Amino acid sequence: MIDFDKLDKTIHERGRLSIMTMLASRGEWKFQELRDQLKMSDGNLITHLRSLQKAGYVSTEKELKGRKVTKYLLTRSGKKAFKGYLRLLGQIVTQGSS
Amino acid sequence: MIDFDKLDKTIHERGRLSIMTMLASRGEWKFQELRDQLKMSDGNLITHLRSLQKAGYVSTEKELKGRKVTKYLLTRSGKKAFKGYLRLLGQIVTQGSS
DNA sequence: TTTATAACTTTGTAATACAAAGTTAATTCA
DNA sequence: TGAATTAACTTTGTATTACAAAGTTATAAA
Repeated sequence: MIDFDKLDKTIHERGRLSIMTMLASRGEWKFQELRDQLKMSDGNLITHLRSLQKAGYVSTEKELKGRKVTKYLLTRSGKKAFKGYLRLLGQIVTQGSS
Repeated sequence: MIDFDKLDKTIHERGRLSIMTMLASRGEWKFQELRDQLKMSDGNLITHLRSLQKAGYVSTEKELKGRKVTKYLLTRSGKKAFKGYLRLLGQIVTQGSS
């Protein structure tokens, strides 16, 4: 029996899941890139990024030169949490395909 | 790029995902069994079941003899929707593990 | 005929997703 | 130098919804 209590709600929400998937697939993404790729409003995107940061899953880097640009990336803990989340998804997929 | 818009919100919510996974793994479940296994309150469980029914994913069977017992099962459309949902989860898992 | 049980319904609350509009600080252009 | 533009926010408001708790109904056992 899969333990659904362990399904990380912070990651599971659709918007944040899409963000996490992008960040996991490539080192860093600019705010702008995430917004355009995921077609989210500024407000919605920043809110999701904030809750991921609050959970310790995401950190930022600011460029010191040129226009104001913020890049987002997974923390070590974010990578770990996502890995665990994917493990659970894997279980669901496996069970569902048997 | 995974199309997160296609992620079925009716199924994706944790409580309903756990219900769908159970129904997919075995033909039918009594209300009581679902409630006990998933440790949900009556109200919460019935609400989720209702929205799955409303989406056409779940149907019921009542026993005609003995105590009032309701069994829940996936409809054809529910099986199909869940299969599609799992396909998307599979994509996420695959992309995340590469 | 009382008690217990299963499956609900109702009600209320707290959380939260999301959009829209406004703000700030820096940067480029006239 | 000053105006316009841009990126990344913040704020505000709305609508949805997850969930628990308590109440209801119908049947069955005692």
